Amino acid sequence: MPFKEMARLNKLIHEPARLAIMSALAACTMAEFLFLQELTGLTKGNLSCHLSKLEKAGYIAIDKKFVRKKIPHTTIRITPEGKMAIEQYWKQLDHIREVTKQWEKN
Amino acid sequence: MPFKEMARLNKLIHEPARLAIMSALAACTMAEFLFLQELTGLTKGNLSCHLSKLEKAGYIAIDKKFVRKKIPHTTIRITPEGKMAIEQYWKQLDHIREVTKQWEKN
DNA sequence: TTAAACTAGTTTGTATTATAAACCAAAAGA
DNA sequence: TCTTTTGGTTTATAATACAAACTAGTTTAA
Repeated sequence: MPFKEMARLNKLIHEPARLAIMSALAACTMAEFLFLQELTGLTKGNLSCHLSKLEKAGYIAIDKKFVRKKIPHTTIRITPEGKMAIEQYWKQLDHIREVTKQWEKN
Repeated sequence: MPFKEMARLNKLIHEPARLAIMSALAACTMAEFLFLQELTGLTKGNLSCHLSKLEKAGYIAIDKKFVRKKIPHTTIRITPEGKMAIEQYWKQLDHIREVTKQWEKN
């Protein structure tokens, strides 16, 4: 029965904003804060919060530099664990959908 | 750019527990409360809350009967709007993933 | 026959969370 | 010099998921 599995998807990745962030990073490998904001359409505050959660989970690494020692410049890259996590997420979702289709046929 | 769209998925359906409920109902057309609970593995309270939200949105219809005028017996069925909503959801998700793949190739 | 336990749920409370508003330090512009 | 802009972070709020507690009735057991 696929529905229990569905009800217990990795919520850290499943949440739409973070799914967008992780998908973008899976494609880019790394991106700057403002670029990521543009890609996802999130507000800065919102993006910042979601990034913190993803970092805490070890899915991304955040690198803060200061251009000419002054202007903050934040680069985000996906970690191997993050890459695995999102690949696993899609795989699981596809699997669940496949099983659901089978289940429908009885 | 697919990521904005991803960050704005229909959250009412996207939420894992409700995605499970809607998927099960899409397959069954109708189901009893306890059967749905078994399928999804949710607690009664939790299931009850999610069902209320889905009903409020017009995605499901809840029918409460009393067996021999005594024992409550709740049947839930998916409405045409609900059916459309979940089909639309999967379609949109597939589309987003497809565009993401294209986007990766540049 | 009356208390205990079960059935089929609903309501209430709590803890988490997503989100935006307010904030900050530095730099650039007027 | 004062204001605005840049690149974010922190704080506050509003929504939400979730489970614990409850309800109203029924069956079982003593």
